[in-house]
Amino acid sequence: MRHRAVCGALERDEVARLSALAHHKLLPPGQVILHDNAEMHYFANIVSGVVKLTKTLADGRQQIVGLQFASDFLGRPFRTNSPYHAETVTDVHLCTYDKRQFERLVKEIDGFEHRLFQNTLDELDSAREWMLLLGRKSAGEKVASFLLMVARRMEAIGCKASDDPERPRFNLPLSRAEIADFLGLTIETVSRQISRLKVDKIIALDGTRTISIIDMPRLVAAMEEERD
Amino acid sequence: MRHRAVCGALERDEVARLSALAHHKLLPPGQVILHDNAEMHYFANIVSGVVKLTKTLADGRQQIVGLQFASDFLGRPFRTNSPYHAETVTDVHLCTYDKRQFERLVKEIDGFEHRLFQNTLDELDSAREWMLLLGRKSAGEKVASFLLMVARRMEAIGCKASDDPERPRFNLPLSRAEIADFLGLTIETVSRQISRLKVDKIIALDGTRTISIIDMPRLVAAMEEERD
DNA sequence: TATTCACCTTGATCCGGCTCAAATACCTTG
DNA sequence: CAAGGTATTTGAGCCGGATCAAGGTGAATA
Repeated sequence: MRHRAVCGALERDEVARLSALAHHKLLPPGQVILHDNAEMHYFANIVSGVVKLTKTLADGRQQIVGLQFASDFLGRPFRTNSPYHAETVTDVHLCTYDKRQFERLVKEIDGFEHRLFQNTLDELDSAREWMLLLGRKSAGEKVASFLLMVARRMEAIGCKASDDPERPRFNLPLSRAEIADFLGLTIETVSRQISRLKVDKIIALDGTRTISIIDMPRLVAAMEEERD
Repeated sequence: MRHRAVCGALERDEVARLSALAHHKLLPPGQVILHDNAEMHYFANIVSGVVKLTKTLADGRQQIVGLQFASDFLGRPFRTNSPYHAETVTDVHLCTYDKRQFERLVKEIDGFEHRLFQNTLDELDSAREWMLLLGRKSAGEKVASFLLMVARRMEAIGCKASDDPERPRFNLPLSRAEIADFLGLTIETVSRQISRLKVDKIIALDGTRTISIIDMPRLVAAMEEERD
């Protein structure tokens, strides 16, 4: 796990220095980690669970602008304020670091800032990938893309509930409302699209949150439907 | 100008070392700077002009995922491939640096990578701002937000065609088709929304590319219309 | 086991933005 | 200045996804 996290680039004794700063936090779902526009006081690594980053318009319309999974880094080095709201989606295990102490360490440990930088470039890439989805994909394509992204991330962190690589099975961490906020859709449209994938036998549902991908090739194709 | 660019954090002699690497390029509109997925061979600072970063689906649907203006930095340090397509929108004056030489300098000059990192955080912030727009704003709100963003950026780099701060006037660098690709709309919808702003006397057009903002408060309000 | 409440699904209808089509404005180039 | 091509505007009609309105489902509590 550590090799995926920001501390992956560190030497053994440097990891120890970082660990000395760490405080562990266990949070239930729906807990606010960072308020929009508020000052940040600590950084964190996600040890387990899912965190959503959201932005909201004055009239309440909301958009999820980032989803963070285990091993992801939370916080903006050398910035004081957060331009978004961060909130736990599931039970979350955080490993937090005092802002100042962490930033001092970043300056002292060679290559640490480099690692954080590369991490931010990855986030930028996925944000841009998501812009293409939000601006140009249909509801069906959005939902297919979302399911596949979650499947991949859950698999990457070893949360799959099945060992058959052909038939991935996992728990959706997000509610329908959260999926809608992520995809720029409404709850009803998300629900209808998921139902359609089920009727088409591309996925199967067990309850409302457990998803099995039955026909991976067709799900991949559904991410980008050719229109006549 | 330099204080806005990535070299803003450098000492005088360091700027000199950087300048020694620089090659200047003048490009006409519509010139490809980076191919999607292709290897990058140089970095660049935009001295003047506008560059668009785009992503395209297999069937041709396109989304602009970034707009870069004068003083912006182009390229992804320590990454070999570009996840997007970069193309000039206007005449562009670039100041380019060989990739390897530049990366060596980044390692040697203290604080240089830090500056690039902060720059990337800014890009990430605006990408997320744009996700909110793409996912949750109406066509009218999108166009108003776009005009205001361009007005601010053109003003920041001193390209305003008017000296009255109450009535900014500038040349739109993008065609209607490009605006549509940026906002996740069609050409026709963009045109209709601009016409509506004109009829409502919020903006005035001179020809098709020159825009005057007549009623700034109402334009700002139009970025986020309260719906009863 | 019954009750409740939050979440999800499904149906009917509506509307904003897309599509298709045509007219008009703008910019070249001769 | 005329001609032609490209970019933009405008109009008419349609459709995908939103909205409004019931139902259904399932986990927690009593």
